[in-house]
Amino acid sequence: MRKISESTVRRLSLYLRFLEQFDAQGQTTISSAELARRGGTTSAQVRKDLSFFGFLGLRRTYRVVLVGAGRIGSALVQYPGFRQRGFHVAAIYDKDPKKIGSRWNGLVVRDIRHLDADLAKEPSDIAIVVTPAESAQDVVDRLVRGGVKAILNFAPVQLAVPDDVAVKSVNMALELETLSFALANR
Amino acid sequence: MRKISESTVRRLSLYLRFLEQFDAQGQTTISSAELARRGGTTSAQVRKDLSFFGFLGLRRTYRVVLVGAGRIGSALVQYPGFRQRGFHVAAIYDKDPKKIGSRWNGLVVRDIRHLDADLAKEPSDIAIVVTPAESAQDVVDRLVRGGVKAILNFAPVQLAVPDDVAVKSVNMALELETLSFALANR
DNA sequence: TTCTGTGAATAGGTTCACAGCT
DNA sequence: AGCTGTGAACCTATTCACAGAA
Repeated sequence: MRKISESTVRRLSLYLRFLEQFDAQGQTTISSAELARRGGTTSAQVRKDLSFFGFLGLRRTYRVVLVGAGRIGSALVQYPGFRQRGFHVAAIYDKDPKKIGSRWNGLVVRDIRHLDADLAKEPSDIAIVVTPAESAQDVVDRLVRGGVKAILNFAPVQLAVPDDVAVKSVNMALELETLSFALANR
Repeated sequence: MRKISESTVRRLSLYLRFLEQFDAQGQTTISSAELARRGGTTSAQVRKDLSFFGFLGLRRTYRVVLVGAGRIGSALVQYPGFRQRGFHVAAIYDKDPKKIGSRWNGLVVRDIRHLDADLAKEPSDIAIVVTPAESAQDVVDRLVRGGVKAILNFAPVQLAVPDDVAVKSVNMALELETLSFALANR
């Protein structure tokens, strides 16, 4: 299949959201120029992006497991955007005995020791890793062995995974640093 | 000055962190190949990146104001990475009377109504916006009027700002969607 | 006429490859 | 020898511009 760049996929996701909004308002057509305005890009870009559009693989629901019941994890679980976009947090794991067994948004936090067995029983496509840096690689190794194919990583480390596993790292401090660079050089 | 791409800035920030780690271990030299290994890139890329290096404008501290005392905001304030990298959260604002006055990591949540006056008294370079989508643009307009030059935005909207203000939007659902695309197309 | 789809041109980022330094 | 710095080549993404459709 035709290769689509990540930036294109991002924008397509955005367009899709806008289309849903317009649709909800009963609007049945929309110009590339209007989509461009909403998405902060150009109409040529929108048309080009759309020309790549084969299948986005969106519109299904994904089981997501969350490892690390800390603050960021908490924010993520409660974030309504996930649900709306078809991401269903199916389980939460932690290794802290104080957290294990507590209830989070209807889910009971499970002992990380059960991770491998749980994945064997109920596979997940996607995992979100919100552990401290030290434990992230170990957790990721286990997730990969358990069949997880896509990982959203919040731990500030470079993760090693096989080629057929997709990893996306989010690092708040890095985001701020690129911003502060913009600040210093204007 | 020479233009540096955002991806280069990101990587430079990463290298800097690695250098600090090596330095802390008493190591005084490091090869581009080793930096590349740690950063998940190539030695040629490292050397090229470093060749752009004039001044990153890092190594100073920035005052950061946070608007929106919700879950993500909470996670961010507590995140030690910020402090370590020189980002000092100086004030938190919210408009919910239930949150105003509560103490967060040593800071009292202030009424958003004070934002303009506070910025006039104590300017900030950077703001983090963690409000609901509806109020984000309004908040951003006020921040811009107050002199903020860089905004890290977590609200899922496209923000309009003048050219001399840098905005970086982080959208968790979008991250997951790009991941799920990788999942669907392999 | 306005809007779309798309090849061609341009700009930008990454990799190569090699001369020079330690 | 091994490592660095950098121009040149390459590859990818964005923008242009225009023919054709609505």
